[in-house]
Amino acid sequence: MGCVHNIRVPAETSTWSIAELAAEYDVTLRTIRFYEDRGLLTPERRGTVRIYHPRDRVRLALILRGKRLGFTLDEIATIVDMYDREPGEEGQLVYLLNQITTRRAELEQRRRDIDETLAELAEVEARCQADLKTLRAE
Amino acid sequence: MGCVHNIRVPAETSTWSIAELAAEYDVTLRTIRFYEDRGLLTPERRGTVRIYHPRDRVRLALILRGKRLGFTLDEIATIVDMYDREPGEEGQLVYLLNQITTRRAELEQRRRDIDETLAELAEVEARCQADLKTLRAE
DNA sequence: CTCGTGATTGACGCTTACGTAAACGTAAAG
DNA sequence: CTTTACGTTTACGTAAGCGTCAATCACGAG
Repeated sequence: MGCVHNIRVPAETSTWSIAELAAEYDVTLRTIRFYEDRGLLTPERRGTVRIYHPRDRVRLALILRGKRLGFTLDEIATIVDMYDREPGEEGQLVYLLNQITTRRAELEQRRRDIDETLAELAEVEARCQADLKTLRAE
Repeated sequence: MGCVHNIRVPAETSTWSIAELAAEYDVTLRTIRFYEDRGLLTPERRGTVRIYHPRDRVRLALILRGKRLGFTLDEIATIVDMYDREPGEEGQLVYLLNQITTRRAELEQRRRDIDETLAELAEVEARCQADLKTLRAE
């Protein structure tokens, strides 16, 4: 540090090291490598070192979102792979459309679950605040 | 079977056996017993046999909804226990209100995740159908 | 050369959420 | 009595999703 000239800028083609990606998305290196093991990420290798491109970054974001939604990594794999597919043949397209229908149904069920839960939490909260008021009035 | 009289109706006070509950919610007996182990269900015991009351039934439904939302059983426990609490003292009420705030934030994040995913699925679907049209036009 | 930093590949461990027998009890039906 | 259905506990097994070493390599700075 302190040596500003001769910094090795990675050709400005926006790539990341595994540590940079880990820091950005707040996951461990282990996690990122695990996702690679499971075929969810396929970073470039420069020698033995992993180089992550924008595509990998996007996929990592998608994976983490999928996790927040409670999907398993296997399910996430099928979802994420839908995003950057080749045009494909008819059978493949039909399969994809079916997958989409399935996933959409799941997600809509989850949204209903969320809305119900939020409504009930609001009720509980109201009761809590009413009880608090009563307590403090005594 | 075939013997219709002398059926032992359970006093009509609406209770269920473990098998009935399992069938209704499409889970295994093992699962229900596991939830009891984790303190999520506390059925009555008639001798050694478990008897489930409406309260248990409601809690099971809440547990399963929590699972669909991707919460762990520990998290589900704190959520479900919020529903049937006693009025409680002030500290308890404040704790509960904080829990509610936390859970609400999580749920709202998940809803955003869902909406984003649904939007992207719609895009993928549109591309798929466009590709299909092209294929079939050739 | 040596050190520090950051990377790599195993490989074993751990928690969660059950599955899956094994071995047994009980009570009604045939 | 025997079978059948339904229940019980105990306990080991398993898949997912990483955590946590350990051993090793590569490289730039001092």
